[in-house]
Amino acid sequence: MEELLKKHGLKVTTHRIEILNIINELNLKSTIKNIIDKTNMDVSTVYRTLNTLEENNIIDKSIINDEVVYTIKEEHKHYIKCVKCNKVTEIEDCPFDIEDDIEGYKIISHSLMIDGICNKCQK
Amino acid sequence: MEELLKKHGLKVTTHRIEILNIINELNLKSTIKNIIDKTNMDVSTVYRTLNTLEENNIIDKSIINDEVVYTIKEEHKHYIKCVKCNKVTEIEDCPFDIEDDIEGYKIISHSLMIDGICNKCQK
DNA sequence: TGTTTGTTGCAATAAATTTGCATTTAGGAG
DNA sequence: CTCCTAAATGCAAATTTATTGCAACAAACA
Repeated sequence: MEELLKKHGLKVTTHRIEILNIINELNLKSTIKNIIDKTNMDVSTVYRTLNTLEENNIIDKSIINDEVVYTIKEEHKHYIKCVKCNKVTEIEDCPFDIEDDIEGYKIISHSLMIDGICNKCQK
Repeated sequence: MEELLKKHGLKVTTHRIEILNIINELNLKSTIKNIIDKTNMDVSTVYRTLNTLEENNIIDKSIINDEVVYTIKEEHKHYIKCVKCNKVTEIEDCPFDIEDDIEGYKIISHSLMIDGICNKCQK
């Protein structure tokens, strides 16, 4: 985590490391609420830290199961979600047919959320 | 829009139709703020209506440019966003290699957000 | 039309997020 | 290692967003 911060030219503070660790640990459950619950730092610091990390492209903000969730922006990851039971699974192989560019854009990264019905719920 | 509501077994009210039309019109700019600005109905009604529409799978909630945005859940659409100027463009051809199922899930739909650098910003 | 059930406005609450400022800390210079 | 400066943090307060209860109202259907 320290490296991650340095790489992006941010000061390495205990709070930033702590938040990154929490996000890493909570994984897909990294809502603001859960992050705040996990730490002792001031609420405003949590907000400010998350904003800073997001502005510097270290973390990503997205919506999973109707909640805003933060994730560490590593290699791209994709998820599939069951519309019945709301279970979310990470997908191993990227089903995205990567091209060099689309609509004139040079592609950097992408995120994907797939809706489906899981094994259990199909029965 | 009326059909859309009926299809999902919801009562057809003027407000629901109005909100759907606004979302359709604002397109990728359908933040709560913008929706509220566009209408005269009470704020609480806007929230309640959006929740109802979302619960009934008529609209989708996602994050675009760091803001929560509502979109009508039609045929799937994909967007690419320039990380420099934040321009968002709709992608014509779906680059998603659809398979019948992934990880045991039966696929229903998917959404995709791609980051890239647009034409202009590449210069 | 009349009836029933779900929707809406309004006002009040509650929850989430931001801000200003004093204090502390990280990280480079000496 | 110590000092210095800019940036990060805590705290309290303000602001913004979102939710709730209840009475009035509108949609659906006989």
